Amino acid sequence: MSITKSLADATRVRILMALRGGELCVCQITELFGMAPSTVSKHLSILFQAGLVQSRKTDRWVYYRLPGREAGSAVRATLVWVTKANENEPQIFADTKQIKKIQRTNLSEICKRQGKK
Amino acid sequence: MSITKSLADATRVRILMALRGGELCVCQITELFGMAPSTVSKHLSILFQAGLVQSRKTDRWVYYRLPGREAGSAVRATLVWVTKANENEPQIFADTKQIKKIQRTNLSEICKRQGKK
DNA sequence: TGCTTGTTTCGTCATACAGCGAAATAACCA
DNA sequence: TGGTTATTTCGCTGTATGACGAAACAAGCA
Repeated sequence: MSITKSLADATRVRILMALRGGELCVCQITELFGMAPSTVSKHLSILFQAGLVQSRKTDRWVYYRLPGREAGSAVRATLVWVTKANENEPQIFADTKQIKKIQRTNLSEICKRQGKK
Repeated sequence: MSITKSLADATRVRILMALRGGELCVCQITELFGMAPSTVSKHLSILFQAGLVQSRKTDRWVYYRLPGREAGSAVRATLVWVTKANENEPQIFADTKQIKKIQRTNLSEICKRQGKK
């Protein structure tokens, strides 16, 4: 039942919902939530272990995304359900809006912002 | 996101799966899990608040059941998914078997057994 | 090669929560 | 009405886990 456990935390659900619009790098997600990078990284690793996200590394950035057809049926069903169950949450709407803003900003700039804290 | 949280605990998932076969009273579920009645009651109240179970009171027993068509689509989708995601778990098979045994036993007898502990 | 930078791992702390037993509540029964 | 019984509420304890900062770890860049 590791899948259900990985959905227990609201932040992790928000991450999954955020990735609907396409892959995001760790620093973008960090920016979105205003959390410490280490915290976001931890959440991502939990989702990864459950098979709910995949990742790729390019240059210095690690991008996370939702799995595609290659995912098992349990994972796919989970993602469909999570989406349905949360797509009308106000928090998710707000996130979606914020993501668009973040995506218009240069990646390096976002990451620098976090180093300063 | 109270629905996802209510699925975080394995016992609560087991309860939902147990109720597939029809309503059960609190003492039957307590018997199934070998837990304290207060613990089971707490779990049921969490599921109830999330809308994932309904209840009725008859004589001195409170019966819990899965909601029917009157449930919202979020709840229905959740139950469909939970069932699919767990129906092959060994623990669930064992529970199902045990439930049948419990249902053959007189209700009062089950409850008395717990008072003695 | 060293230096910078994005991410992850590790250690720590505070909070959340599952579990229990005891007491309170509710509803039947004598 | 008082007693019994099923369930719930309350208070408590131990464990799990989310959050952070510091340090470790890549991986480009000077």
